[in-house]
Amino acid sequence: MTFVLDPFEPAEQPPGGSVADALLAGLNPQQREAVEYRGPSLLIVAGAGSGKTSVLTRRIAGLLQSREAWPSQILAITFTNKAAAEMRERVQALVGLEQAQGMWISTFHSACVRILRREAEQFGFAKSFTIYDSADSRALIKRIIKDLDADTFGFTVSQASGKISKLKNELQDVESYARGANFSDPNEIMFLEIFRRYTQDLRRANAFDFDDLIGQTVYLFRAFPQVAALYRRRFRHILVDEYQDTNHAQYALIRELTRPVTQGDLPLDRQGRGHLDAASLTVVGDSDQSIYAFRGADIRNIVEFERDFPHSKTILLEQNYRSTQNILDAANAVISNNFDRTDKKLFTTIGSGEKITGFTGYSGHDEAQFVANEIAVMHEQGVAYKDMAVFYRTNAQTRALEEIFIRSALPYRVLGGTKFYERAEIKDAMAYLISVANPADPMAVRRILNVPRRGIGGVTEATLQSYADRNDISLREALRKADELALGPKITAAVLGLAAILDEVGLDGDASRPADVLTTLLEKTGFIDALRASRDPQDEARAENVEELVAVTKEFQKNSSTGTLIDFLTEVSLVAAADDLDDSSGTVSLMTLHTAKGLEYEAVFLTGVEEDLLPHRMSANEPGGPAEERRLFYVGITRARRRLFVSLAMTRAQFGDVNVAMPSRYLQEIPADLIDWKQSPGMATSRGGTQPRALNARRDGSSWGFGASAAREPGGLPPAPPRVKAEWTNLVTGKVRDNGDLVLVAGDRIRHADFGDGRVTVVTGEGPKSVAEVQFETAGRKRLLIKIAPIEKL
DNA sequence: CTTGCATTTTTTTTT
DNA sequence: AAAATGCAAG
Repeated sequence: MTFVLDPFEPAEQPPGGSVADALLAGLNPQQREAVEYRGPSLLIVAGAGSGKTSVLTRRIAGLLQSREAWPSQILAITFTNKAAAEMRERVQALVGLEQAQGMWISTFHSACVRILRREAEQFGFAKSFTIYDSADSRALIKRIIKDLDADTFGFTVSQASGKISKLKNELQDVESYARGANFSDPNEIMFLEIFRRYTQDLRRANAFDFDDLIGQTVYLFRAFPQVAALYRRRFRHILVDEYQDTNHAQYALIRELTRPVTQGDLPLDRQGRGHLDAASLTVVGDSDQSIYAFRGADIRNIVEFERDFPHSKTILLEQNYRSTQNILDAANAVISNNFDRTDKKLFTTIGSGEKITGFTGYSGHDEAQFVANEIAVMHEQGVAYKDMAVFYRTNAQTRALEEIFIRSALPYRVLGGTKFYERAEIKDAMAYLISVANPADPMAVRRILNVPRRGIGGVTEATLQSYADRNDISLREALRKADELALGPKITAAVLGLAAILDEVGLDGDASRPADVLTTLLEKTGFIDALRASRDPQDEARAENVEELVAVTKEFQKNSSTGTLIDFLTEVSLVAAADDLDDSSGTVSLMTLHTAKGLEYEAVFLTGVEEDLLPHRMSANEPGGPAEERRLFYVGITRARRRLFVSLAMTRAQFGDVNVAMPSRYLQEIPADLIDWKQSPGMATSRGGTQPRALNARRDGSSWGFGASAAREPGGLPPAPPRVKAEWTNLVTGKVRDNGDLVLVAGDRIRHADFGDGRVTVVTGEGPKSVAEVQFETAGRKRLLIKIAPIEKL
């Protein structure tokens, strides 16, 4: 985590040479120019799959090889740790391990933590600050709202935390917000108070939240010009990936780093000069892939780049090296519906490839079954599981997919989703580590107070807290003074015992190493033993999870011999589960559309392409919401190399009951001749014909081959079955199969188009949502939405 | 203070 | 359907 910061290096800048031919091999003219161009600022507009990572890595390699820059003068920013790791690897492959030492290739957040850790004492934070993730800050806000009785004003935690996050992304603090506040509005006064308390509590806890990491770094640079000058001297070449997803704070950070160093700033360089030109800035992005407006990303940053940086150069990369023309045509058609964008058309020389396969399932499970079937077929044909991925809009959609995948024995893994570090028992164990590393943090101490159970409940906690407040000491210190409070003898002993354990383990201070600390803590507190002794059957798994965490700390200690406890905590806070995706695993990947950005697969399934899901219901009111959802769909489409599947369901289970789902408006934006609609069993049979699903799935197996040549003419494909299209058109206009007011009661015999004859056992729900549970003679027990199921009463 | 049961709320996406 | 919250009994 330490690095050498030498402000005098620029004076030794070697004379620039030209970029070696080897680095340019295989690049098209635009890519080549993007690698070779030299100037103050460069915008690379990189369409999906246009080889931007190659360009970026070669550009860095070129700077190093031509000796225009030392490695330590390069700062490359990516959005995920995974992207950073990949970029580092590829640069290393180009210039060698040694030449790549000293570069900063990291996320905004990691880079800022490094800077803040180094400079923390400059502005009143201890070096040992910890980082609150979103769950932590929500917990804090929840506490504050409760404390202030703000919920009676109608404040919810998510409203308040959302608003605070938004303000921080705009570099607003309590003071600046208060200046513009409307003091006649009691709601606003209350919010201001929440914001004030939150800011104050974070500072007292010696903690930053995610947004602070960026915002406080900007503040640091602005308030301490000599600190800013240090980093401006160091970083002479700044490269930012996914620039369309930067928010205002991140933009401001880049601006601060790319200011010229002026005469008055210290330190001077070796010749005693103060002045130094602004660092060169390269940004790469694609406004069509901007999908993070909800967390403050401002698309204007990229749209107005040329205005912001007046002498900048713009290079467009439009040739796509990833997908077939059919997939690109679909993507182009969809995204062209977003007005207010500079037109950009991806093209390829790969050829048209297979058509997109469409599927409408009867239910989410039916859809999942289709996905599983198709994956099995492709796997038989030689496509590796790791080359296939299933995308969805919301994490909740994984449930049906997982159920079917398990039943079908398909190897899969879920990226993102409920992460290891979000599990309660892991958070508890981490809270122990935080309590040792950062004794000022009361949230962590509060969390472990009664884990494992020691009889310290809410009353005791409040007593300790108020004692801490009265004496202006931390909660952690108050624990040590438990004997000065009128607590019961048992409880006093428990509190003092905990304080003693924390104190003892914390003796090593900065030299503490995570595995040693954790094992000692777990042993002394009996944390794992308590889980093992519990009669809750889930606690066994929890104990194993904690063991797993111990293994992670040991691994960390092995890999980084100098790594301290604080380093470990930082890494855990900043590394998301999606970052450790390991492509060698041989499993199908399941992930949200957001997680999918930047990745690519041979075959991609876009599931749940329905109204209220994509676009999501919540986005409907947001200005620019539907356009952003369209970009999300676009991102999903463009992840596919050879095969793309889009699927939806006619009914979708949500909040525990079943709702009718409509096809997404975006489906109509894909030219009809690009999609080969397969029928869902339910739909096919709703017109009378009965086709076993297995037969259906392989019906036109002729068109399944991978790498199938571009020679397959569109006319040679089986015509899209008109029946299906008619059905689909019906769906678009809002009609689904409708049994009218068909009423069923327990005991009725029915015939289902797929499942055959059966007897109704139970009917639940009212009106159009009533559901019949049916025991079929051959197909087993099923739950059917009476209004639209392909059934008739016998 | 803990446990067990009933009631309510939740689901957008993430560094 | 699952998780979080609230409440009463022990």
